[in-house]
Amino acid sequence: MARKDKPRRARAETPKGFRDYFGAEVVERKAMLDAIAEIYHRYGFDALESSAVETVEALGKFLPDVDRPNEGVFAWQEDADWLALRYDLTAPLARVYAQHRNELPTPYRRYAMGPVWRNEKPGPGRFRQFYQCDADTVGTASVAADAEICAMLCDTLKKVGINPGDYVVRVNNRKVLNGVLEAIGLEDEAHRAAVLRTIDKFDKVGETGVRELLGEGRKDQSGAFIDGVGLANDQIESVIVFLGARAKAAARVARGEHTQGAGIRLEARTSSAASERWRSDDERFLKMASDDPERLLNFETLNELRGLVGRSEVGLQGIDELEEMADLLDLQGYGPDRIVIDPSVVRGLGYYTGPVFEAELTFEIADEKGRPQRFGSVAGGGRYDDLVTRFTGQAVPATGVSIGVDRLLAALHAKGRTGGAAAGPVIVTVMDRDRMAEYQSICAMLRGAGIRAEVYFGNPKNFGNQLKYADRRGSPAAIIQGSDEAARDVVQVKDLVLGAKLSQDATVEEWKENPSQTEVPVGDLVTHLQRLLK
RNA sequence: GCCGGCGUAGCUCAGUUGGUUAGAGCGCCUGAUUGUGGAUCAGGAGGUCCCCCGUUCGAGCCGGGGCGCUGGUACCA
Repeated sequence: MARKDKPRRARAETPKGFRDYFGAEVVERKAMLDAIAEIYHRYGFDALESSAVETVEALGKFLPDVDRPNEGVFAWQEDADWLALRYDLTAPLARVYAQHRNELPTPYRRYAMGPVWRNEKPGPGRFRQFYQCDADTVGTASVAADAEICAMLCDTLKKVGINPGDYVVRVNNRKVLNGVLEAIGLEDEAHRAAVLRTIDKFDKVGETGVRELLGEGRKDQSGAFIDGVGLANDQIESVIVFLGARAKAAARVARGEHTQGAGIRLEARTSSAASERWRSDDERFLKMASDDPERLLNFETLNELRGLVGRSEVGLQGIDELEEMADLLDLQGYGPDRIVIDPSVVRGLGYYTGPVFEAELTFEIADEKGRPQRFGSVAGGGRYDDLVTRFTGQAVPATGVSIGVDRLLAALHAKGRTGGAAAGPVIVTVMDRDRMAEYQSICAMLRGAGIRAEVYFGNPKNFGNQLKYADRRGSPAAIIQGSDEAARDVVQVKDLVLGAKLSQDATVEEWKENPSQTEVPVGDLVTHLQRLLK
């Protein structure tokens, strides 16, 4: 057969889950990374750039398995070691801190940005390589550090063009979740993990969905059956009530009710430090209740939750921590319009040990087909007190945040807040091939004046193609100099933006008369263009 | 992994009850136009109809298997 004679050509395509970034996209992302870094830096965090490759052992969890060494990560074997591309920036930080802890200050505050890689099935908006921008504080257990990270996240979102009202930072605490699991008497690790995963889906599947998933299971919209956790009915009800705590508090606040005096349940608290602070603040709360009851929402939610974790020591501790965070943030002006205590926040099953949070965009976003799109969280983080311990054997508390830069960019794009057509360079056209040096000189003159410019390097035979090229590049102007103009030491400056506008309602003949073209002495070219480019 | 949808030109797709040389639009190239972007006109390049097996005189179309893509879901440090 003939086809056998034809060698198979190489396929020009990016591997699944990867993508190429062109001109404006690269510039935009860099601008966003710079903006984020500026805020991180201003908050006192130091830059850190660690290697993209780590040993699998340092990344943790994924021990080389003969059968599936690549599960989740891009890994390969080098001599006795398994190496892998980093899958986030937190695990490398733990390694760096453990390795250099004698030279680093404590607490160590660092920010990092760069691509991370995950060897997973890609989906819409999910790639196998993407950018993260992290800030972490290592070496302090203070809840103030967690609160600061949340405040900084708010400031950062504002900096990149997302204002209060366009997002919420939903905050929870793993200790509270553990407290609830304890309260419903769930000991089995696998079951506990499954319940947490289900709680995490509350937003997506709603109350009935969670009920089904905690019980017998449910059919999703594609018809696939998802196994349930198999909890008893009273256990399920407890979880549902837990998840509904915020809504219940909100309803109460809306009715103008509130728990009389925030200190009313002080006796139930376990953390003496928190109790002290709160007792002295009682008056402030009573004032808040009369002035601006909405501000009580987070605290009312916590009061609801307090009853639900019951006798669980760890649960009460988590609520105290949340209350302290909410209070710190509220006092700094980060109120419940942005900071939302939400019991359904879980953040995966990984290394988090205390406060967890994620930033979610609240504005509507439509995809190319106009369907409303779920964007999920654009940033998240929390406290991970055990991550460094793997290396040092000593407890090193740490907390931090990670911003998903690509997702954030995509959201801003879909929202139309970024991604305008990028301006192209001024194109110096080639009329006479043997005067190339002069065209280059004109170009050099423009570049010297800070104007982005280039000489046309395509085939100059057809002059129309040169303008077509300039058009495609989005050039603001084309410079034309034939022998006529050269003899008189002038150039033609063609205003391509104006020309394009005129072409829309002019006839071909009118348009071709070139009202957008002006003759300029070579000596005045820079000034003329500078005025034109404004 | 599980459930569904879809695989025909670079892209978006059409393709009749199975019938000769597989089409359109867009894009690309050449020319009308050796000093001017759009539009128009003329011409051109570009195809293993995802792969294999089967049914048939004959398969892009029917049957079986495989692969790929895609949407949802599961997992996600």
